[in-house]
Amino acid sequence: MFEFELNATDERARAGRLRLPHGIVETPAFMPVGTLGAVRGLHPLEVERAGAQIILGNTYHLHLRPGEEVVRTMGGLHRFTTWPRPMLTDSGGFQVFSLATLRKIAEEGVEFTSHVDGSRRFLTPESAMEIQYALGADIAMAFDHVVPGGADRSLAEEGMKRSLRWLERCRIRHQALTADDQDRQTLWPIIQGGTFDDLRRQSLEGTLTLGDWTGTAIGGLSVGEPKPVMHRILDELEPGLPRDRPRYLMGVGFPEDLVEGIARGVDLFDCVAATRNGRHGSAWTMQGRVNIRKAAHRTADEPLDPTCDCETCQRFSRSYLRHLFVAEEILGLRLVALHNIRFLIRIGEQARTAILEGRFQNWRREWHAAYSNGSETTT
RNA sequence: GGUGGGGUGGCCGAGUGGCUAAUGGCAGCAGACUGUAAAUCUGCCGGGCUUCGCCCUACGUAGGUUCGAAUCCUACCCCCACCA
Repeated sequence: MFEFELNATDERARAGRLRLPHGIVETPAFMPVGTLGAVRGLHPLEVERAGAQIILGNTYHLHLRPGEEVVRTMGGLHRFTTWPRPMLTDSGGFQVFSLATLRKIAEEGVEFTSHVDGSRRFLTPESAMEIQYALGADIAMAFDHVVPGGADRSLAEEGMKRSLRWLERCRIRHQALTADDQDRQTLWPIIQGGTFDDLRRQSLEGTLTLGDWTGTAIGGLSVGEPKPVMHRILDELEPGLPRDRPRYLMGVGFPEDLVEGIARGVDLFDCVAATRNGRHGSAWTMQGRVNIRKAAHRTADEPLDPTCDCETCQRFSRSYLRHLFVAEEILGLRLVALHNIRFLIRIGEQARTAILEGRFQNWRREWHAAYSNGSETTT
């Protein structure tokens, strides 16, 4: 279980196959985010038909609602949500960053003020493992200390070192939890270190010293730092990352980020932008970002993206989608989110095919030439 | 014909002497969103310009009172309700 087979490489880009308790994940792959046990607004069947092989859930949020005991009682996240394929739960480490105004960090763990009811919640490396084990995803993530992209060296170092210390505690607790059934869930570490190359290297070395992980995650990127910095750090880390294990770039990203991440040896991605931007009416297309609420689409009969094979583009006109948004009909949000998810998943599929056929670099060039990452210019 | 109510920026709708180019909402325009406190948030939204400011034109029409009027007065036009 948890084996990763490297099928082909093209320079640093890789095509692989990851075996998990609930199925196989062919990489590179985008993983839609379903924080609360649902990819916002979408039916599991829609997510599956969009080509998703694995989705995320969130430890902190599911701990607050409905509580891991409910999920465990209902047979675990897979049975509870009816999502039959692999799942990964994030540890709550990102909430250390995103809920900055509601938390207090100490060496023992992090105290959160619940945004749901104001109650105090304490998350530690150990409890994060216990919760994730109860949730029952295929992959559990280490509880880490994420710092902002603009963090100075001392803060970045503090977060990185604490993440390493916490990783050791995560490993011990997770090992104990899975002692009886090692095929049930695996634990992945997260590299931190902010925007500092040497801290990143230190984090990687420290992480690899602590265990023989079945996968490695890179965290703390796309949190406010400039894009070239993210590329530089990926370039810096790639040679040191275990070649025969999947690499997961957490929280990334936008279409161009996937293409560039794949080119730098990343196998897995997740990001809320697809669903969030979709709900906000912003669609990625090869022609540029489309804001579907614009009056320009009032009677536009074409799909969001004529080159897209998603269920939204196969069936609905921009005119209808715009109408749904303006009329605040929920279907609109769902359809654009679905399109965006498919847009990212398709990048993974196309990159994989290109890598397997040894023409990834060409595909990458052509993709960039064809893709406009600004707003669509109305003709 | 009578009585009462009302005519405000693309639409709806506040405002009843100066703090009003005029609250709000909608529509419109522009932007943000990257391991989800987000079906959210931000800016613009009479016209023009040298746009952290200045100049025009504005609250049905015309006149009047006043230092000053969308706000008070007069006449007229139009809309709505009820009564003849």
